[in-house]
Amino acid sequence: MAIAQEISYRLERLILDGGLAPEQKMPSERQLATRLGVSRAIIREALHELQGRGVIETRHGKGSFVARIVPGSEEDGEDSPLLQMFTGHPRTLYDLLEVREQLEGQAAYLAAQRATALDLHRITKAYSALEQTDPLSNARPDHSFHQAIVEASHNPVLVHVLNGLKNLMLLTVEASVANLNPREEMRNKISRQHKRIYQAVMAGKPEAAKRIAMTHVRFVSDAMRTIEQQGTAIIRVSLHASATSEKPPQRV
Amino acid sequence: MAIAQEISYRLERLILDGGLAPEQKMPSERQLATRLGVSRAIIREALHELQGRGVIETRHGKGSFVARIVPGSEEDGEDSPLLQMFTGHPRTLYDLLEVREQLEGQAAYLAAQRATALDLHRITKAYSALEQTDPLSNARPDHSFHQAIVEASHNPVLVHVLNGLKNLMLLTVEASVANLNPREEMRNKISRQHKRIYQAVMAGKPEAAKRIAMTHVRFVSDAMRTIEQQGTAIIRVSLHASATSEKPPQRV
DNA sequence: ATTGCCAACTGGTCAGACCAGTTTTGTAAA
DNA sequence: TTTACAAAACTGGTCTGACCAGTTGGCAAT
Repeated sequence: MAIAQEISYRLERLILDGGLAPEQKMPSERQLATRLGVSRAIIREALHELQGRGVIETRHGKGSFVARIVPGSEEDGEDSPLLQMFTGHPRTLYDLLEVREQLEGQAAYLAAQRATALDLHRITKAYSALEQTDPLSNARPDHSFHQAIVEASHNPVLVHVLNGLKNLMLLTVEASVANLNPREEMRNKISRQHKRIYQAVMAGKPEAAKRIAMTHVRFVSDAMRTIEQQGTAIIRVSLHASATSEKPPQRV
Repeated sequence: MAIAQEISYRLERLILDGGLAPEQKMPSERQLATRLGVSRAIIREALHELQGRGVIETRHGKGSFVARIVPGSEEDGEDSPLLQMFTGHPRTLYDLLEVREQLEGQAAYLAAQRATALDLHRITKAYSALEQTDPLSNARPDHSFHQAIVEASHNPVLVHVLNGLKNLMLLTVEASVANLNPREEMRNKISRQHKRIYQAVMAGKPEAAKRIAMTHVRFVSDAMRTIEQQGTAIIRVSLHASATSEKPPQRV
């Protein structure tokens, strides 16, 4: 195979496998040329190939950067039907949590197994940010923490899927934060779960990480359900008041 | 804009506007450089960009040619970056299977729990269609069967997510069917797994359905891996021959 | 007419130079 | 000491001309 293709392939693989994360700056062309033992022209041809595929973006005088995956998906554009469904049918919240339970469990498992030093650093950063934020308005940090773990899974499909659900997830996180965190017992429990997830991932314990992450999501889901049934929901961030959310068909 | 981008843009427009037809040979790099008044290096960078986008193909000693599959068709749209990644990096296959294992497990669980009479009827129909189809070309029925179960989960988020991965899934199913089904033991095992999933869902046994579904996907994944390592893959439906697919970062 | 080789294409790679933005930094001025 | 600004030291962008490596076609020797 042509060297240029070989290089572009290797670089892409490097990105996929997590050597380089989205938004991250790539080595300069001259560095790459030296390190990979080829001419700069080749490096440039390889980079243009990746550019054509939307894998990287290049800025004159600054460098090349890994593009955030799934560039086209443009915000709410994609899941807007789901978003609508969500605001119309509170049940969608639990539907999402059902899915999240699986995916986040898997993400935590893989992260504990595959996280690089850089990943661990990012996760740590996200975690401490989460801890230091006002518990009543830390939806964003909360989401960032989970996202950092997902990215550390080094599974592009997983990243893609959860990214597609991002807006929806943010809504549910907001809902749970707004409703759960004001209650001290809830807040403490959730905080402890975050801590244990963090520790398991850092310690490289896949099974534990998965179990705890799933328990966490399940706990949030159950807690929300309980609150809703009690009619004591505090804030409904797009979570309709409609007390009795419909249930899916249930056969006995 | 950079000249290279400019050139690649102009060339692509030329192709799209019909100046160059599919299969047609493009002018040589040296000709383009002269005619467009830029250096050959620039031409090469522009061509690599088009190559990355799949607009042209280049053959050493022969020239560059307009790719057949090009324009307008807009095709499957959403997951095409992932699709590209998949065709280029076999590892993505396993990434997808990792995700599928979780999602299909959950789908089977919910289906067993929530399926209505109509759902059961649909699943039964899909299942018998799968059984009666030639095992060597039943990728479509196979996928339909799984999809019927997903829809019976009555979880719109789950349906949405798996629908977004539809094209990718079809590819993996094709790959597994093509590679696994010709082997009798494999074929029988898979067939038995399908049967047990079917029975568990019909019998309304969520835990069993989930367990079997997950086992099923895991089995396919492991079998594919084995075959790949043995280098005995038969058909590679976009599955690169490259024997040893790279592994994600692994710590320990 | 057939064979075989060479010349003239094609793309692939390299080296080194210089231009053009961006960031860092060190020094001179306040 | 602090601030301002210009030079240096990055970064990517372009050019040149050379040489290597497949492909093809024609011409010469058989």
